[in-house]
Amino acid sequence: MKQSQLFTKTRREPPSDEVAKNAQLLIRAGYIHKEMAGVYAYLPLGLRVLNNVSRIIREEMNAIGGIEIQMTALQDKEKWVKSNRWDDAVVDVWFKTALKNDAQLGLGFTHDEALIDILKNYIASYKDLPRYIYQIQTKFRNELRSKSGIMRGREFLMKDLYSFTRTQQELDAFYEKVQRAYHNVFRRCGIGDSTYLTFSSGGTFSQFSHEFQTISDAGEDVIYVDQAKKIAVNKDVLNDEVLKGLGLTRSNLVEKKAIEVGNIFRQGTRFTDALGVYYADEKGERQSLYMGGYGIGVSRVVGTIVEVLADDKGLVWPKEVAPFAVHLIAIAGKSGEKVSAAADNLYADLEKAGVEVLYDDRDVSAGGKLADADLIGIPTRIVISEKTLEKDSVEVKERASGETKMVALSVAIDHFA
RNA sequence: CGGAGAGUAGUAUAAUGGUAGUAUACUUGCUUUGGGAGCAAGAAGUCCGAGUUCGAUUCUCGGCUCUCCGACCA
Repeated sequence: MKQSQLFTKTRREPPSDEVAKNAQLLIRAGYIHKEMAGVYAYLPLGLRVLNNVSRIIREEMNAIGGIEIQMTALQDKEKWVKSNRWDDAVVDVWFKTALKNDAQLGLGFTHDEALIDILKNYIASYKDLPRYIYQIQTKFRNELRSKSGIMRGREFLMKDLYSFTRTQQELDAFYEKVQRAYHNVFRRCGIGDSTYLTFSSGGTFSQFSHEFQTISDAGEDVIYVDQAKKIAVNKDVLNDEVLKGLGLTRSNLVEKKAIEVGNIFRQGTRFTDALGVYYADEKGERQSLYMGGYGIGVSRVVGTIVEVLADDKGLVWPKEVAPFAVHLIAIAGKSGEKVSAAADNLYADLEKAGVEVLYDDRDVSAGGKLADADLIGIPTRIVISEKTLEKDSVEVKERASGETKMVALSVAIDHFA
């Protein structure tokens, strides 16, 4: 894509109404637009990143047997009354609205009840189990105070997976599988090294649930990390009994601030029983259905990647989530036409070879282009200029490491394709 | 929800009870091209409502919005 056709622009100054590093950089680099507090639009570059994170999640969910659907944002009050989650005193993050006939509706903050209601029609027998169903969808939460840029929004993209199994044992086995899949997701998103499986409160469902917490000062949670064992305990549940149960000792734990990028928990039969969904076993007897819920905040992952990897020059994207693989920059100089002709050719060849390339074809000074490239954070930068053409080469620089090398024009395509 | 602060061109800021300034971005022209280039010209602004006043962007009140601290985060 030609950069002159991106309608967004970079900015030199961070906006005055953002403090969070993720929002400041994403706005300065033209990835997102703040619509209102906690509500952000994704512009061309931002959408490509968001879609890449979604794609990684899809691949990992499909690999463990997940089946994708898409539910609705509008939610029928009745189902939530049945599970006792309609009342504002119970769930205070609802956005509520109504039909013209005054029937009450909510905007989904999660979709457990909605999915169970769908499944009433499709799960009747042990032959219909197990089922692992997920979606990637916008969630709405009426936070009293949204903060931290795109990391705690009122409208945000989330992947929610739900498992339905016959027994607690089957639930436990799938729960383990999801843990491994989640580790894959975060590794591929470039935050694997700083993301820890974290023991957390199970609420009303079970003794523990697990969170995936990424170490960052931008985080709102406090966790205690055992770095050797690669696990952590949320401050909320830290006590001697818990530590003993997990085989951890206090002296090995380090206190860290962290961002909750995912969580997994076993709901058991609470919601399925409440909404009256059962299955018939081999003897035809009615049995309770075991449920698990597994979330990843997709947009929050994007924010977390920024918080963890960005440097003082701007964004730094790992290869799998970057909006483009290559940023091609032409620096015109005195022999401007010759340089831009060579750059045009290289751009066309890269596109033909299937390389995702952003071509800075703008009439902007060299310094401006280079600074913008750093800010936008595409993993590999190719500069083509009078200087490089003298050697029939291009300069290739890795954004993350700063490593630079010259690559001959004649082999440049093979190098990147 | 409790507390605190702030709303001025697209963005970031200054000033003012009486013609609102600067930078940047934008438009045009010329020059320039390896780390946010230069000159010239141009276009562009006081959140909304009420009150006080001859006159309000400025003062007062209300609203809306934004930010921060706390609480909240099923």
